[in-house]
Amino acid sequence: MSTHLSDQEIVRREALQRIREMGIDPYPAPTYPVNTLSSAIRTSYDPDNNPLPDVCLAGRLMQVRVMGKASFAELQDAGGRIQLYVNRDELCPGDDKSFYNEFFKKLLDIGDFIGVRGHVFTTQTGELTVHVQSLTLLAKSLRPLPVVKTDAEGQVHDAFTDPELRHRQRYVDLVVNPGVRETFLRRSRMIQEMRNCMLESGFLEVETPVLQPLYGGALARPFKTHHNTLDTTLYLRIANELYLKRLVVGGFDGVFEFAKNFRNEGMSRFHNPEFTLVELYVAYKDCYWMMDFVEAMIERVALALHGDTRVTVGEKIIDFKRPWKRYTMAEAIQIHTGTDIRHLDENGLREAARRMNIETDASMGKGKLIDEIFGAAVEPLLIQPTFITDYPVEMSPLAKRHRDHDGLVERFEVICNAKEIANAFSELNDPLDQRERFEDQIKLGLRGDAEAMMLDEDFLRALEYGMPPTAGVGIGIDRLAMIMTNQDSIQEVIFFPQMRPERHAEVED
RNA sequence: GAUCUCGUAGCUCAGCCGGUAGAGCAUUUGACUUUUAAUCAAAGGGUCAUGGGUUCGAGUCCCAUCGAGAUCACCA
Repeated sequence: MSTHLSDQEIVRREALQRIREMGIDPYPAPTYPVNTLSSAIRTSYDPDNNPLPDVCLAGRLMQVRVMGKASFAELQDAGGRIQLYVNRDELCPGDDKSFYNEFFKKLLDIGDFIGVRGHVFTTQTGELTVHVQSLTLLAKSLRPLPVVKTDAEGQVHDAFTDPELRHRQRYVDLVVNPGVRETFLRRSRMIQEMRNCMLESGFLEVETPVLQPLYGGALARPFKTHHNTLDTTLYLRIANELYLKRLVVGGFDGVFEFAKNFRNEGMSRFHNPEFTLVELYVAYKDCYWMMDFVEAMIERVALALHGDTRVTVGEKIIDFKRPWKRYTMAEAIQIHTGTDIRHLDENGLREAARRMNIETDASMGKGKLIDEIFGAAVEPLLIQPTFITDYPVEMSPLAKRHRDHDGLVERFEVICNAKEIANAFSELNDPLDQRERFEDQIKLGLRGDAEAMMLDEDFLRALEYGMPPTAGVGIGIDRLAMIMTNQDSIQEVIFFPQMRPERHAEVED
């Protein structure tokens, strides 16, 4: 394979060779006795009581300022950056100064992994610094990193900003953009907090199939694949709902799964083809119990991440403090449009949508029409976390019929920052009703709704054995992470967002 | 899928009405034993995304393709 090397890459390969010629292994055996992090030095150093005589740390060399026979450098480790002070005659006590003059000054590059041992002191200008006694190359870097500099006023210069490069080479993004690292740490803490919350409530974390012979549990178009040995079509799951409910049938009273789901639909700053959803099912509870649980869990997440229930998102402040506002879907539509949809039939709804300049088509049934009106006229206005309840039965084929209102189901969504972040039901456990709902979906499919559900005989068989009354919820992790990390694009909260494959230069041989 | 914008050095960006390819940082060489966007002196570095076209002449104008971003559609 022929690759074009830039002059800087050629220089680094030559340096690698010269390092080997000096008898230094550029990729030595991996243990290095690290005993601290730069962040720990920063918090624990006290020049009077705790001089930190022997620190050993490792990381990437990110900047070198050679001052003749002494040099300053910056080392970046998992705790941040710390300055190094390197003195020629201390690094090379004998007559041979080549380790400093040749190796340190000429053959080390920005991005190289090094380990240093020394003591901590403060320079004349007040900078916390490791006075290096010994220095070890741990891994040579052959490609130049973007050099991002921050000046005394905190202004960042030459930031690495191209979204295509940042997302394709997330490893570089993480090295040079500290805020990116912080975003993903925060996402991880968010998931951890939710997991702890559910585990502490006694629920069981489980895993269910990604490859499914029938896709179900959501309204979406799937990815299709093929199993060679079985010679059969399989689908990547669009949801894990039907499998988690099978586990409730089997006697687990509370189960949850952080699940990667796959939906073969458009990509945008709110949509990645694979995304993470946590689903939780709890037996002997209903969706009203689940409202309280979700409210408490997300308030807890906000407090854990920000120390406050208020979270800044763009220009807005979103407050997760309980209790959140609760409206039925019809109430929310009436409040924001002035139209009472409660007694409208399909034609009346179509007419109402037309008056609001909302496009409709012939495949839309009554439920879909209400959903369209809500999505276009109400959802964009809901910034603070808000529960919307009492959805039409037509658009909720897995939810239990409302105990008090015909034509509605026991369901809620949480809308926050104009997007759905959670969706929950009192789960439908009447197997005969469930069969009819699937059959209605098939009719919708025949009308042209590409997202209508398939009939899952095995799931119906499970329900026929009996499922206890159960509350279930799905919470969009990526969407919630966007809010909790103040990011306006889903690609900023997914390490490796889906992108078109890179086209490499033609390879000849 | 539609529309608009963008693609120039390792990174960030200039490049006017079409006339020899530019800067800062990075790199290389030299100076400097407490600097910090280190500084000073010098040098090297480009298939201007790709392919066509118009033109005496294209980074610049036109067309197509590839990639990215934004808005819209679909969805979570």
